[in-house]
Amino acid sequence: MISTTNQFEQLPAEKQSRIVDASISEFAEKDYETASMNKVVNQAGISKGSLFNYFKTKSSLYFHIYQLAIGEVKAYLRKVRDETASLSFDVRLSKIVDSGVQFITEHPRLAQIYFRLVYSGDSPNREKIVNELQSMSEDYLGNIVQDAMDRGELNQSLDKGQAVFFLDAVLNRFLKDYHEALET
Amino acid sequence: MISTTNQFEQLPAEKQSRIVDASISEFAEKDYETASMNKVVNQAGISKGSLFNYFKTKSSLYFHIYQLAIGEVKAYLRKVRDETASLSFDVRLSKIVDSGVQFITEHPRLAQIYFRLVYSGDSPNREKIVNELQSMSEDYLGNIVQDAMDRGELNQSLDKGQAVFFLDAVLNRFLKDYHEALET
DNA sequence: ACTTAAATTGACCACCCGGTCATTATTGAA
DNA sequence: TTCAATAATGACCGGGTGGTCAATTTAAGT
Repeated sequence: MISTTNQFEQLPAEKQSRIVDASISEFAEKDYETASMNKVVNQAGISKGSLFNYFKTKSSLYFHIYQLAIGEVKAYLRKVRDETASLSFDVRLSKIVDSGVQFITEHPRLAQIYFRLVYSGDSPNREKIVNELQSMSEDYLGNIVQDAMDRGELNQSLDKGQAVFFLDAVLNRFLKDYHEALET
Repeated sequence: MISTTNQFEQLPAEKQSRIVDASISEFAEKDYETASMNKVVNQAGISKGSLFNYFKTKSSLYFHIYQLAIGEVKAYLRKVRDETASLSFDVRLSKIVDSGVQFITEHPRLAQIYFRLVYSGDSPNREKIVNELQSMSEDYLGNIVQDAMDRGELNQSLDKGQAVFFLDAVLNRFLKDYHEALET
């Protein structure tokens, strides 16, 4: 039996969270290429060798942090979708916006990493990740729109794809502007 | 009399354009921090010392290129605005989209620099530049919408600011998606 | 042809990067 | 207490960065 357990996950929780926190700060502040493993180890208070034992490469550390950020975003989205399932389309939309604002306010660094990934250029596997996020977002908004059409709140002849595109564009732009205003 | 003429602008046109071309390629391919002055000089076929004579710093070279890109974008926008001044709101909008598509197709590297600047993080003076671009865009779309309201094509009670925000969000998203699809 | 001024060059600087690995410190079992 | 296994360390590596400047090439004036 070969144990696939990650060295990093065996670490005391406090040490883990110091490393995660330092990594989040660094990847939020600089984009992937510019982010520095040296700064991460200094801020986390561990040695460089240790960090490279826990994560073989910079990109694998980034992957870990990215998964964490996306997981958190997904949790917020799932929550608001389920909690508003019985409400009207308009109210659902506004609750989704509220939830986005709340996420950005509570996790500005994760939001930064998310926006950097989506809108900027150089993270590893960016294309794959962005496609995944895009189809996730289309699914999500598509379901909300479909629900409203099924309930007769939206015209049956509505072009769903187009509606989702518009919603997605406006929503993302609004949240991005909000996030940028926060950082100033 | 002190001459304020730039050394760079005194250069033979062919040499200038080699440098500009190499710089555009580099700043399109990598973001500001990651772009390399060494690569620029190699691709342009000049020495490092020369480039730093023409532009004292990396950021001043970037500023020159950025101005060039923005100038080109503005020219396209002005042209389509003036040429469609007498047409209906719908047609104007679609011509603006066409013009955007055309610009991206004809100048993909400049478009890349533009999107990188607007959506990504680390160019010098980014905040100032982005604010400037934003208010320029608001002005531009604001005028188009106002024209349509004056002519009675759009409801007088329309919230102009909101309309412009929506238009801007959808337009930019569409063009960004188009540009990204082109690069693949 | 000679001299002087201006333009061009590339070796060099200090600094930073991601990643490695021999050495040291820590742990736990006997 | 001893010893083996494991974890942590940081000096070190090759390579890249923006920027500088003494030395050289080129151009111009007489």
